[in-house]
Amino acid sequence: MANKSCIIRLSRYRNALMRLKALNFVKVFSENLADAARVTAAQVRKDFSLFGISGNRRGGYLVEELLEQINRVLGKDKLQKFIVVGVGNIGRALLNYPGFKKNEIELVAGFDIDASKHNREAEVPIFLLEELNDFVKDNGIKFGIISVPDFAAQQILELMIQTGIRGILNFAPICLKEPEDCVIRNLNFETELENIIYFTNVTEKTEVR
Amino acid sequence: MANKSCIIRLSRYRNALMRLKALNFVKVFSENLADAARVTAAQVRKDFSLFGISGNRRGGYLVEELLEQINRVLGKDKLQKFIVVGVGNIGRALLNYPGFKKNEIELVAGFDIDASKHNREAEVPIFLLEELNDFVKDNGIKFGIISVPDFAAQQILELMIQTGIRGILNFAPICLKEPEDCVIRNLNFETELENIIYFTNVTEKTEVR
DNA sequence: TAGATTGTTAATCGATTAACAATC
DNA sequence: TAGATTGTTAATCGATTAACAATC
Repeated sequence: MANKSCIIRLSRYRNALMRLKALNFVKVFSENLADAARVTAAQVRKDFSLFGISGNRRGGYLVEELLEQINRVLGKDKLQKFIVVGVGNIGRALLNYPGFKKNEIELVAGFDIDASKHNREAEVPIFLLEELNDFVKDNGIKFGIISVPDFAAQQILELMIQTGIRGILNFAPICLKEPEDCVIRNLNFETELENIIYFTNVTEKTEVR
Repeated sequence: MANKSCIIRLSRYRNALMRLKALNFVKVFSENLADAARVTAAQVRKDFSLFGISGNRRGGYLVEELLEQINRVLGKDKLQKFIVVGVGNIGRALLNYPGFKKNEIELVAGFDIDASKHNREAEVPIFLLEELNDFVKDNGIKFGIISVPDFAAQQILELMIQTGIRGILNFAPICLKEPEDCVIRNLNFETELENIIYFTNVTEKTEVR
């Protein structure tokens, strides 16, 4: 079945397709999408077949149709609302990030224990942590982002789960345990940079040969 | 050989080890690290053997020794300097992110085309884009972060490569092509959230059965 | 020594790629 | 029709896991 990489690629095809659409492209071939997403054409077709997405044997895919089908898979058919717990550096950057709105993703509120960050009037309001439970339940929020320091992360996770949140992106540098019927993705900037450092150094060394 | 996931796990083991060290732990078993990084014990040992990292057949691993060996693999034996191009939301958050310093990673400067962001006196100075080339060459920088809008990303990439940068983390929602002997990692917030949305929805559905 | 844990090999599992028949 | 591209099957490749001999 669909794995994580498969969905990442679908997102990438989608990004490329939106750019093509803006250029008034009508058709696209698996080969083109492969180039855009840095994969093979066979993989593009394989990915599509996994989701029952089909094109024309001869004419490739219609940009508009393909976008619609991918959107359906990725849940773009309706607005997906997230809340953010921890309005520090990263939390604030995410709340101000303009890329989400175009993609049917909305960060609807921030939460922080620090009362000085509290701001009910902001475009995206910042509430006190105590208000999380009511807000999530009242608004039927399913998704959250954790951007608190590592020592607080586990506690915030449990709180989020209790309120009914089911999908979480965690920026704290600690691997949170995925509770039953929940989805957690751990993302950490240090780890990303360490990856780059390692592979850059390896590339340099192998080159010397 | 070592793949991307393998290095991500190494970073995670390291995070856990640093926490154990702070708690004055002396020894650790593959089983413990497996729990911390959410993998199997067999995988921990396999990962270590790949890098020639060894413990004691009976007594597990010495925290201090293990940390040193992982640090060597990840390039933690010296400070790794990055520059950031694009001082918007994300760029600024990264420049202020406190997690890097503890990990032998330093963001030494930011660059932006917008002169109003220019600030030579800041703790981490922000320069004009024109100054990138000289700065990178003068300081022997090897690593960079791209946090500019998508339409500018490819151009910035080429500029970075010209200056001698060899490892890049790209936040723009476009898959940049990895030039010969360079390492590029594409990281995109929308894509991360789309992943969570998809798998959360799938989890919910399968549960209903 | 007896017991426990490592390090490594072999088995399994899953994802990617190649190839080609179907077909527009 | 002839040519080109899809959709899918089979082959390959690589990563994870299981198992167990080595050994502290």
